[in-house]
Amino acid sequence: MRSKTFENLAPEKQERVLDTAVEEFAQHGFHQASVNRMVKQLGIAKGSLFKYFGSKEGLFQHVFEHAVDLFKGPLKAARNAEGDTFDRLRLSLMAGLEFVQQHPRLYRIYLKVLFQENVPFREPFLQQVRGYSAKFLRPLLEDGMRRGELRADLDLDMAVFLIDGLFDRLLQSLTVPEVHPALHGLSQGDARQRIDQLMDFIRRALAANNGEQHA
Amino acid sequence: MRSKTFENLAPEKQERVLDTAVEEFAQHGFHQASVNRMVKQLGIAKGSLFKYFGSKEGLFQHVFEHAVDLFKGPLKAARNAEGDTFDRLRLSLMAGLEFVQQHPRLYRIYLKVLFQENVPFREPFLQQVRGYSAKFLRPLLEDGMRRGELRADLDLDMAVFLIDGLFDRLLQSLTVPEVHPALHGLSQGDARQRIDQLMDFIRRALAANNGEQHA
DNA sequence: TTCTATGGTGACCAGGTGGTCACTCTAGAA
DNA sequence: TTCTAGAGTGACCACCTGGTCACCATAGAA
Repeated sequence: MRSKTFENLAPEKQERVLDTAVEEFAQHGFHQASVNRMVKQLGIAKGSLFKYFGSKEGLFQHVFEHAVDLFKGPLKAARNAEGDTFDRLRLSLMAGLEFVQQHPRLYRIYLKVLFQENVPFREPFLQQVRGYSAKFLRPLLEDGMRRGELRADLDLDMAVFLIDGLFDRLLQSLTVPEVHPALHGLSQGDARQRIDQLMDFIRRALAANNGEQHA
Repeated sequence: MRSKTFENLAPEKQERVLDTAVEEFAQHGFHQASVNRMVKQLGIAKGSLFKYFGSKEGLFQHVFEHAVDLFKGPLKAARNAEGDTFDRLRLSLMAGLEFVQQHPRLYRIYLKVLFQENVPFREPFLQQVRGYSAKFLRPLLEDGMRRGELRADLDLDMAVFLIDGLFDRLLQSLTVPEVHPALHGLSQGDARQRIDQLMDFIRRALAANNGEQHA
């Protein structure tokens, strides 16, 4: 529980606390993160942090709510975009790219939570983040089928799996060097080129007319 | 360092120790795994375990070497397979599926290591496992291009990324419920159907003739 | 019957953990 | 000039961690 005390703090102090917590959780995950280390880094007493958030879990929850808030923004912009299905898919991937580039630490926290059991708030946290494919990707693809831009025999579950998986994997590769070393640390321009190549794959796999309308 | 003492033990005891360690590391990852818990589960004294492996790291290394050994087997079988490029890709995915179904805990350890920094032996461990795409996938695709089964304008890096990513993601979905809930806990038959659908996607995206030779 | 080599033991250690709480300090109200 | 509300403090707590080591048990050699 975030107490009133924390909200009364000067905004810049709130930010400093949040920033330090994000850094610590991104580096070490929930269990290995150390409250002592954070407090030392911040130069405040341990008691203060516990007055603010009640517990380590409370602090983590605050970080998590902050992350979900930041994540909602780019998503809305992509949802209302114009263009055909593939243009809109591309835009949503670009939105993901931008989020990961601006908040790499939050994305790293997400990945750690995903593959680590016993993390508090894991289920609700993942459910909210994954609302992405449920509330956004799927309707977009359904719409694409209605418009005849996608193959009529497409299995929707698998199409969602394909796109969601490839998008996530691309962002992972850009964030975690070991996932796919060749794709790590690309420049802005190179990253865009990779996105174009990826969209070309997806078009060939899903489009109604073998994806050759762009020749 | 695994000491001579451990190798002198009765094989069934060695197996029991290994099995317990695999379970603990799969559930909790390296840092959260507890030597005390393992020792309690095994019903032996803590000192014994340290006589065998010297340290928690030593025990982890033993588990890791065991995992790499098991992983090498199915890979060799897939490498020498007959058929066209897509048949061989399919076989290698089937090999991966079989490995994950027989050793889900080892795959969970791999995923935890991949997304957790500060784990001992992380780099050499991942390097060995990822030799998969370097030494197997890439030559297979190069061969496919020489044979003219793949589009001539294909970017090899991206093709490797695509296949590696989709294969890994499918196995992840089958292992970790939260990755893609719709694909978790499938029966043997359903899993094969998903593999066929996935291969269809890949064929459409990569094949020289728009992947329609199977009509 | 000694001696020795080897597996097995668990109380003990230093150090880190999340969490507590009686206390101080200070700005502003009365 | 008092009084008070609330931010800030850090020594302290119980607990858990990986790791140690003096000691014990026993099988087989001498």
